[in-house]
Amino acid sequence: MLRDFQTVLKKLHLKVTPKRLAILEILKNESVYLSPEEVWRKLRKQFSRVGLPTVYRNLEELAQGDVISKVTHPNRQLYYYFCLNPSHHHHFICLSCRTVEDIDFCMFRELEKRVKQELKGRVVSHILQVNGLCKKCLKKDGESHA
Amino acid sequence: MLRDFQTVLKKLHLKVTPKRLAILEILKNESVYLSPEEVWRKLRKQFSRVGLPTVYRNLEELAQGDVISKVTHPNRQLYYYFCLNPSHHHHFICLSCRTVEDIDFCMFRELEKRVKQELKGRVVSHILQVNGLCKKCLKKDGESHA
DNA sequence: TGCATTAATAGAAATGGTTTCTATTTACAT
DNA sequence: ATGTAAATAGAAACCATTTCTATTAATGCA
Ligand SMILES: [Zn+2]
Ligand SMILES: [Zn+2]
Ligand SMILES: [Zn+2]
Ligand SMILES: [Zn+2]
Repeated sequence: MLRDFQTVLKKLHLKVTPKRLAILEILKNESVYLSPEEVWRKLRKQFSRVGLPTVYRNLEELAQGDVISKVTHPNRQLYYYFCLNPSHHHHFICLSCRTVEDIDFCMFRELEKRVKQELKGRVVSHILQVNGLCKKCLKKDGESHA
Repeated sequence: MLRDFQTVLKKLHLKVTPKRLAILEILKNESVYLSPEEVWRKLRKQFSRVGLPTVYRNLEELAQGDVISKVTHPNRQLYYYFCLNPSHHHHFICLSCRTVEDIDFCMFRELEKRVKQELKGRVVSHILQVNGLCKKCLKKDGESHA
């Protein structure tokens, strides 16, 4: 697995630094999306000296390289998530517990085709994200009202 | 048209103030999305005293009330757009000239159904937006390279 | 293995879009 | 007209994110 990350980083022409690998490990071991500061707090448990700007920079680089994915949160702050699913897909994110679940169903290909045909524009990127409350949080909420 | 905005505001239990109406007029007369500060600059042409926080507050209230729509921009800053299309739809936004075009084709209903069935979660909101370069900007770009 | 090159980093500082706060004014129901 | 609750101006604060610079570390090659 370490080898895998190294390969990925090299493909992106990013140097394989201990902190870069640690950031990836932190995200990989989380089932929820994290803010840069949260990643930083976890990182500080392993490194005595580590700057918050380093975390911001690394997260952005890794997101640019499609190694991790960025969450589009209603509060407009930055959150990142490591997703094992290598194919194009989108996410259902829980606004309460931050769980991320894959939406393998992507109807974007058809949409993109129509945008190109009907609007004659060039598609640079698209955002499709479903925000809500996950199964577990719904259950929790139900109990508290019981 | 003035009457229309008044009705809309009253339904939302928002008082009909001159500045609120002016903000709506400004957005309605624009074919591109605007930042709060840009709305403010235009507003200052009509009112000698007007605060930027007023603009922020009004835009947010109007967006909450579905009178205007918020743009999810890659730079994570706030932009708003007044859309005449009353039915549920999404937008193609030009990252260059800020033009907004409707995508009447919404395949969200099916997606939502699947999210509910397969993930057993509650959908609170969804974001679907296509970012790119519009027909006009593509043409402009092509000419500059010619 | 040593060296040159270039990227990565720490830490401090700045940034600036956005929000908060409070006194004052305004809309509007009665 | 009058009372009340909402809306506002202006100043100030906020704080997540970015910039800056000197230092350190990774990497490719001799
Ligand atoms: Zn949840
Ligand atoms: Zn995923
Ligand atoms: Zn354009
Ligand atoms: Zn529209």
